[in-house]
Amino acid sequence: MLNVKLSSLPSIKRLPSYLHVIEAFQRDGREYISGTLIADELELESIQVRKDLALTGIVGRPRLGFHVAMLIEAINRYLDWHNNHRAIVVGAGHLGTALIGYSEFARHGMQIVAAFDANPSKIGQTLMGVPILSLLDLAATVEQQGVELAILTVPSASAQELCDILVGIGITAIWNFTNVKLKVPKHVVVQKEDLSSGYAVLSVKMAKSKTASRA
Amino acid sequence: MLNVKLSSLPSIKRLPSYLHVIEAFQRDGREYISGTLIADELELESIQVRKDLALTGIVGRPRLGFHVAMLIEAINRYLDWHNNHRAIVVGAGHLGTALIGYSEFARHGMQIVAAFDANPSKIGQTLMGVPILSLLDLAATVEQQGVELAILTVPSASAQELCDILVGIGITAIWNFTNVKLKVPKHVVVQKEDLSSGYAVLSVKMAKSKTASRA
DNA sequence: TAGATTGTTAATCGATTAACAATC
DNA sequence: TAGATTGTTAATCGATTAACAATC
Repeated sequence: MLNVKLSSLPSIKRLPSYLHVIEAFQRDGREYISGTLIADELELESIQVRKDLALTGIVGRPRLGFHVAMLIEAINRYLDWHNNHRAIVVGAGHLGTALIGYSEFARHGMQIVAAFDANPSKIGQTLMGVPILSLLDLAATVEQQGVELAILTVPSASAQELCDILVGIGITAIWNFTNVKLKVPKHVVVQKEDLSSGYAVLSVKMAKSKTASRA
Repeated sequence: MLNVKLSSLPSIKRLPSYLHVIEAFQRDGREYISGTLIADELELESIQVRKDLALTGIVGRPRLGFHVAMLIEAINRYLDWHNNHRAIVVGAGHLGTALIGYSEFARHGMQIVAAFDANPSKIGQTLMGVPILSLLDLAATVEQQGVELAILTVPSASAQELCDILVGIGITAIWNFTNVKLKVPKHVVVQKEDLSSGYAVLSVKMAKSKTASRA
């Protein structure tokens, strides 16, 4: 995985939730929003919100806050969500199908051009307009459509094998939804989405909350 | 959301990936595994792995490493993954269905007893043996089956409304897969699984990798 | 024994939070 | 104007990393 230093991973992770709040404000027709307000909405500290927003280069106005439209623009630009990324889904199971259906991603530059599956009975069908193709068409699709991102939603057992194929045909970014630590060359970006991590945190929180309420 | 101090969230999040590596070792019939080895496998620093494992109370043996079976046991105990948690899935769409199918969770104490959906045509069907019920059956199911956890995979627009219902019928833990910040009483644990965060990080990484390779 | 690995204590690093002047 | 909010600089906190003695 490429090892470029990212300025503050935690901050980047919080920006989408800010965007969500700000967009709700925009729908309400508000022109300005303050960091304090965003913080209250998300149960964060206002200083944290201000620091995070400063990353995007936005400049606010004392007393008023930030111009809503400009702030949305600044966050999207910082996250590179205003540019289009062509993507494929590899593994057209339920998770892959769910991701294809997320308008959230589509609205922020992720354009899924095709899904791929090993199951012959799925091939030829479409999921919300996205065709399911055979793995034999992988290389041609990636080349012809200029695909840069592969979303990997296959069973763990086939994850590394498919990863190798993807890297071999020129994919440079993989969103990995399997629990396998993928081995890739240095120039390939891998983002692992780890649901087990979330379950671990949830489980520990639940256990602590039980002992706390017993006390 | 209940605010119990958790010792080192980042460490807790890493433990499942360690478990994954260690279990692969166990399948290979190995009796001991060193922190160094786990670290190499996951491209982490061995000192970090050792520190994280120390949380679980496991004691290793110099030169040999950690006893595989004991280590698995220690991690599962620390994460409270050896205890059973009855759960329901609220929103039987593709994401909910995908989660029901994750044997990973089932193997670690999460027992999904039912799914719920507002769509009448889905009600009465089963997903991998899990029945899809009407929301009218929510309260009775939670009470009769001793459900503690609700996995929320509904459209964002209905998230808060369903959350309120869930809290009202005694649910004390919610795994929130929507992008809505849920408002809950203090005694309720909420774990938000934020795919947009992941997409933000991925997008920024991809952008940086492009500028880096141009340089 | 020699050498790899653990576990502990200390040092470093980075993120969060606090304080406050500047602004409108 | 008074007061809320920004943006900057400094302080604190917590997590990661380093160093190294103890161990088998």
